[in-house]
Amino acid sequence: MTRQEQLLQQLQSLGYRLTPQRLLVLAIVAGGDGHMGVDEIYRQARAAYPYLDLATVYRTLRLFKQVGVVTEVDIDHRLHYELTAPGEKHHHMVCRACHRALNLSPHYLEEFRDTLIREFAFEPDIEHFTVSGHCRYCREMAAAVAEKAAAAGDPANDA
Amino acid sequence: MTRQEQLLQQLQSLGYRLTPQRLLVLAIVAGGDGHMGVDEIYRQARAAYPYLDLATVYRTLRLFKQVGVVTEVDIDHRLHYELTAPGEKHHHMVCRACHRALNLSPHYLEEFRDTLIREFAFEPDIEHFTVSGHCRYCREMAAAVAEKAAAAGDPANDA
DNA sequence: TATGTTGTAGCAAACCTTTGCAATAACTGG
DNA sequence: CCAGTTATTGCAAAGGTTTGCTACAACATA
Repeated sequence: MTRQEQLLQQLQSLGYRLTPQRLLVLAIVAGGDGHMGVDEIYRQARAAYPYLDLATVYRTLRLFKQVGVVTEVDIDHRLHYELTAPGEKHHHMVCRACHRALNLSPHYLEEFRDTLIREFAFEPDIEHFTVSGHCRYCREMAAAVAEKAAAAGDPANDA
Repeated sequence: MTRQEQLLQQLQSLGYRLTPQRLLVLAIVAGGDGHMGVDEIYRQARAAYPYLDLATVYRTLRLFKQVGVVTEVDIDHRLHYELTAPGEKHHHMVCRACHRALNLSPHYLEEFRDTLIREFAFEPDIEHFTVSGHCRYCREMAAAVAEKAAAAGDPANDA
């Protein structure tokens, strides 16, 4: 039994129905390399099944996320999804400049989490976590550009 | 010179123009107690100046954020803003259940930030930072509810 | 104060995402 | 294998937010 079949059975055993649309979306996300934007998933899905509606894609992905099949990643205010890799859980560092997403081991967050619980009785949602920032490759470029295009000297770029 | 006047002059010295709309939005955000939703800001602004457009409010707040006058807080996928309190910088812990926002001292993030820079040369954006989670008051309720309404036993709540 | 320059407001339409609804299809039991 | 139940789809519309465009208004200069 493949991993996909496992996941599908998991869905079914939770009372959800197995529909062609769900199979399709799962296959696409599973086939992708890393996180995929909703639009890309939708485009690929439509190629195989043109009647598919965008709303169904969103709902399907939300369902998959809810049952843990996929992980949601917010990249630049857009939703992206990737297959949840069991035993290889990780968080993301998303570069604000190039939008590349780097993986981050949970280890780095555990201490932070423990502190929040201990000090504030606040239980942070860090089953998955995304930090935005500047990656190694974009930092020096950003530094160079910063001098000329400092927000201060380049006002009112409305669009 | 009041704090508001200071901020306005700061805007002006950066090359931005002082418009009634901007004065109005600033006054409202400054007058509010803590973070305010865009809709609330808009409602109050319209009361004083009915021609004001929502897009202008969004653009104004984005500008204020860009120059550091206000801080943006994402609460349940909606944008909220509060006056940036210089010298009292803080992050937010937003409760996923009651949507209350608790302040978090920057101190708790510095170590995390240093680690990311040291280990990955990744510079996280933590000038302002929001963690979602469950606050002290909602945790026990959530725990009680969890048994009956576990996602697994309550499938397909579409809406 | 008059005049030119250009940043900004308002409007409408677009964007991404979610939701209400009625028709349909997946599962269940017989 | 058929009928009943109800989760799920597609569609259309709404939600919050952003954006293109043009007329306008804020600032500067004389």
